[in-house]
Amino acid sequence: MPSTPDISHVAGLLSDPSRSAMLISLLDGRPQTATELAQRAKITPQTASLHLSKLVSGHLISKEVQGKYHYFRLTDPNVAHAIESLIEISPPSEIYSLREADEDNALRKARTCYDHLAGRLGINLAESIVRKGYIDISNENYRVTDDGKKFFGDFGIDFVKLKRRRRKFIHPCLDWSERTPHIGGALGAALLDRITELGWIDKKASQRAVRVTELGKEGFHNHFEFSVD
Amino acid sequence: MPSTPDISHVAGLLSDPSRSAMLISLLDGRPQTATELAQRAKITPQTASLHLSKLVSGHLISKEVQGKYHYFRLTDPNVAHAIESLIEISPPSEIYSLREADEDNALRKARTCYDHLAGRLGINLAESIVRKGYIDISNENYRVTDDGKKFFGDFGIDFVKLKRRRRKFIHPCLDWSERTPHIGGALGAALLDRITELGWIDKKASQRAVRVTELGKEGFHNHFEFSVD
DNA sequence: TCGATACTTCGATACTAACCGAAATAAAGT
DNA sequence: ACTTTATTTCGGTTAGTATCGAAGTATCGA
Repeated sequence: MPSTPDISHVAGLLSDPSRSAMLISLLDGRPQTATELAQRAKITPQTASLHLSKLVSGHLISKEVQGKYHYFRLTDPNVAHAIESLIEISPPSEIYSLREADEDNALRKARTCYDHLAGRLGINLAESIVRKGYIDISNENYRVTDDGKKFFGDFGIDFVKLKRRRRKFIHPCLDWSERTPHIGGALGAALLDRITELGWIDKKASQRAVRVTELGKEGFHNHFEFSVD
Repeated sequence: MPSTPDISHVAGLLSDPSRSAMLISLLDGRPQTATELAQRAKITPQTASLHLSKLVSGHLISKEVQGKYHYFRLTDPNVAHAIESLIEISPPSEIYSLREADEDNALRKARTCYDHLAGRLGINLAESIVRKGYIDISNENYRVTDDGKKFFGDFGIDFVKLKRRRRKFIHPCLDWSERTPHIGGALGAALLDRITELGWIDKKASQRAVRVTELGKEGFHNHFEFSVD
């Protein structure tokens, strides 16, 4: 008999409405807490906890504990890919037409990394910051170095205010399209804010795409030592 | 409020070991009868009938009755794609016997991914086509170049007929054994058809694995400039 | 130190679904 | 017409699991 891989276990993890709702919520790449996901799935925290532990054992998601908050994310882009391929063969919901389903997909993608930089620019930025030693990625919890604190401070980012936010300070956010981590979390959001404030980028109206200004090209080159193509 | 797609029903259809075994058996694109599938899944015909009817209602497979035989097949390549993507995130199956190890090796070397080539052969083919500049992968929508149009035309692929189909022309399909994309979509299917027609490959016993013939070795070397292992 | 919040574990309930035996239906061969 | 083979339907048993209330652990803020 031929060696048949067993997809039934993984499929079983996806076959519960509560679990699939949580997984689809995680599709945007943003790590989310247990209660956040429980609300999405409209279930109690106890039930969510059970489901999330099952998903972790099945290696579909991974957990990172940050104080009393437990952040969950999809383990890798392959999981996102599998979920998206299941969405494709699932019948579109009754109320909406196929065209509207496409629009929903676009919306979901637009929500991706909605408050920090992704794409080529985000990755260049992340690489530059790591290369210059402002962030230490040697262990799993990324940490801002002393050099980094000085640099970001000079750049106009207020650390004290940032730390006070509940949100996880830095997290590597997987960009499904580029399959490379860039910088999300509070630091990512703060960087985006500051870069916008400096007029380095232009947000195109209601679009995910951003345009780097002439000022920005100069800025990225001078402060982060990479050139924008 | 964004409409959340519901993948749990489809995933539920894939979450039963018997059903997933039958679906994986159908991955090669060959229509199979109910009893044939029952044997694959090691269940009684009654139980298989129940499962198959559920899969039909869920639009994962379609049935065609020919006399007393009921032939089942996957409804479309998207279903095959979803199954492959689940194989990708499933833990590799334990190899029990030597025979199963051989089978596994054969699948990794060369197999069909529903209607196009996958495994190392599929990837070699894809790499060759990209290297020789026949398709342009610089932006997200892969495109056949002018050089490519000429090449594929000379190779015996009718573009006009292909384009008329509604199906996506080139689909980068992720390979579970190599974790690298190969060429799916209408072009991938046409390539497999033509390569089969030319007698470059032989379908093996398990139906999903393929063997490259001597003619094929020569052909891949002359037309695509890679050698088959 | 104390209370509030986030999360997990335990226990009990209720629901779903896979399974096979038995029997019905349908088509093929003789 | 009769037998064999392919498939489906029905009925009853069994096993697995999603769910929540209650209680326990861990962390944060005051």
